[in-house]
Amino acid sequence: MDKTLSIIKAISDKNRLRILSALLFHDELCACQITEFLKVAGATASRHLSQMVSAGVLKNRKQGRWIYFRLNKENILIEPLFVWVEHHLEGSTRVEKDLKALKKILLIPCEELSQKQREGGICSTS
Amino acid sequence: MDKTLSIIKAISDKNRLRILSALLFHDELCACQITEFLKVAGATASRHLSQMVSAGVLKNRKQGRWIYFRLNKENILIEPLFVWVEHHLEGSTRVEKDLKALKKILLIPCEELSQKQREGGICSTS
DNA sequence: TATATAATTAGTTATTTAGCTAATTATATA
DNA sequence: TATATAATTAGCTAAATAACTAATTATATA
Repeated sequence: MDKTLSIIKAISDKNRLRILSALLFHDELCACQITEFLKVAGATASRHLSQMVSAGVLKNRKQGRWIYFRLNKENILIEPLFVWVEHHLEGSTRVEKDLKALKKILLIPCEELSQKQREGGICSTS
Repeated sequence: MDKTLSIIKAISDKNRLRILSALLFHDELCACQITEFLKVAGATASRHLSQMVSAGVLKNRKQGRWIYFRLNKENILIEPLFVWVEHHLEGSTRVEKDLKALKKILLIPCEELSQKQREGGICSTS
């Protein structure tokens, strides 16, 4: 039951659910991109991401200086949960808003994004 | 997203997940029976139950002095989540333990159970 | 109608969790 | 090899949550 609980807890927070929903539409996102669209401190995003990875909800891979995260769809015990969330979030204005923001963020190279975050603290694209 | 979140939060606590798993195996359980197998104060069980009802995870009905709870399987947006939880909890020793305890509890009439709870505070059947 | 009582709600306390900044770690490149 | 830097971890604070007891509500029956 503890494992089941850790998976549920990994998606029972608003920001973590936003991460999951973003990754339903974008195969892979870098930590700095996730930090940017959540509009939280990098450390905060990192903690959410690591909780989701520990629970087996996300996988990550390192490429150069950046770490990319994606849904752990290979885990067939978890995958149906993604399907449920996707169906259940259908039409959510919050998701639409996030996707729109992400669209803009993805146009910015990670180098630039990270620099902006370093300099300006939490930054907004709106 | 708030609605989705409230459903996930309704099952993201150990005791609430135990309630859900018990109701996967028992069509209906009375508040006093749930209080008994969780081994918490009646008020605590009641709060968990009302949160689950608010989220649409459970339904309840009143019969005499007792209130019975069951999974809200008619909600086809939520039902697949029950299926996922059931699969994912397969083989859980916690669930087996709970079901064993419930078996004993269900032999006791609610009148007797409630009386015991009134008198002895939190009571154990082990 | 009055009493007993199952369940809920109110009010409080302790624990957990999410957020921040600062310090650390690990990696790419000058 | 030294420096820069993306991400994580540590340490802290504020907010949210779960637990308890006590008070209240609503219903069945004497």
